[in-house]
Amino acid sequence: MLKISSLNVNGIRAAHRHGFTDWVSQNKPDIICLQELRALEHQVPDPIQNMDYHSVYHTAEKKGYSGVGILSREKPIQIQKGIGVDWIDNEGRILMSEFEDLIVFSVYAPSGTTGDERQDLKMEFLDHFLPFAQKYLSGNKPVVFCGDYNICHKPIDIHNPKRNKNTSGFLPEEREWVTQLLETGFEDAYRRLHEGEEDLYSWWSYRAASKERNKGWRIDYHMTCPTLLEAAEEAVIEREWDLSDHAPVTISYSI
Amino acid sequence: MLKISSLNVNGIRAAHRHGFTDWVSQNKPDIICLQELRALEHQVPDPIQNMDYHSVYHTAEKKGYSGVGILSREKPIQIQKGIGVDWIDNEGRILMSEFEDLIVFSVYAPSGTTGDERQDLKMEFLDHFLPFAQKYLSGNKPVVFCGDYNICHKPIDIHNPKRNKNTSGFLPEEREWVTQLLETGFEDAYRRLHEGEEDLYSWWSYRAASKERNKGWRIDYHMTCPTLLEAAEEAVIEREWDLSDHAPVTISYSI
DNA sequence: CATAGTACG
DNA sequence: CGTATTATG
Repeated sequence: MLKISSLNVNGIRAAHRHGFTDWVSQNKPDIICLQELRALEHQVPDPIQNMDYHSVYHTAEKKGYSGVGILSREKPIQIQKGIGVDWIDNEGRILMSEFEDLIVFSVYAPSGTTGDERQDLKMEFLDHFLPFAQKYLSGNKPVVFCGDYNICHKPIDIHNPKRNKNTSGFLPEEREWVTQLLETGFEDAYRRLHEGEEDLYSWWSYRAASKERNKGWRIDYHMTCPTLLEAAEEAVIEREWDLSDHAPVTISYSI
Repeated sequence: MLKISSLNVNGIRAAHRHGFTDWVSQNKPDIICLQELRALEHQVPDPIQNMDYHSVYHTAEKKGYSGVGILSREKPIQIQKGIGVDWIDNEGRILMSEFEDLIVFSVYAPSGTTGDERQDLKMEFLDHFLPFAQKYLSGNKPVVFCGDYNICHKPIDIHNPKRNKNTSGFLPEEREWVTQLLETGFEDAYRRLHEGEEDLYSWWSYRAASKERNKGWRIDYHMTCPTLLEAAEEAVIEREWDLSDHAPVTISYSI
């Protein structure tokens, strides 16, 4: 059994203050994909660095901004930072760890909520990401792209689909992109294990007590190859932990 | 009996969180001279604005920076913001409230701790301040210049005079300036009521638990005319309140 | 609302 | 150490 968690920490230092190491020691995931570290590698709190995990980070050039990481009990046999597109790689958004019989990515798609310019870059990111990810589907190792895609796919994935139909994160072209990703062969593993179930979200605004009222969005995914979907046995969103504005999305795979 | 308090609040909003209105209602000063408001007038918390005091503020152009105020039970018959020197007035450092038989100033001298440039401006401020204040000594109303002068006068006023003899706030030329102010006729009323008493400070660094170890500086003064010194009956530094890194300096005058 | 950054003290 | 700012989400 291999347990993989994905979590946008909204600042690894803040998540540490909120009990990140407690969560790790109580849940013992084999692999943890982190997004939005908002720290340089040397700023990651020591107690996290001293956990019994191998850690790989791909941080942004800009201090306190973006950045992804992968923690794993096993040491990766290979890692890859970025995808060869300068502005994306400078923002620390895509990181791979390859293991003996599994490839894991931590992905942090840009937010488009701050304006048109960033929304355009978000779409550009998605356009780069799709063919990049596709290549790994035809490889001979199971692959999963875990992360914060900053997109809700379907109305069921957002608490107020009507009000948000023109909001970045639920725009038709963004939702269509997720559909394309699935049509190329990826699987939204969490949804596939919870078909039709409502009120399942992975992010809640800090404002207006959104989390306690469960007014959230499901924007964090395990996008798996078909093989891994078959191996997926249990998928949970760990809403009971308040480590950041996101909840960990954890799936156990029988490999 | 007229009770006048002087307090550097290090942010009126922060002081409010730390119990400013409790302090006011328990002590009921007639006049409160405030320094380092670090807020525009409309940002002063409502509970402070709604106290039974008249308030006058002279804020800095730069947001979140400097600024002085005077709260008084009586309504001032006249007020004066600044002293006619642009850079000083833009920084919100000197404010007057005139009453029937008293003139009160709230003064916030620049800090010189951030470097030579600001230290030079501090000395320039002091050079402007001295003749400005002097004029009021020859007037026919009692006058007091309350505030944070950012200078310790004598070794007795600082916990470690030797180590700080080259530190801004205890430099020979700054201490000499205070001596001159006193020689022109002003009185350091708090000291005059506590001659020779040691370990009396009004400011403690937030660092290194300075306050609980009483490693402080006395840099907040009531600089009074001789008439007011004679009227001064009780002078206290209210160290038991933790409203900011300074303690209120409160003197009761029998006028 | 919250986490970063930086300026200032 | 602590209170502000501003950028970002």
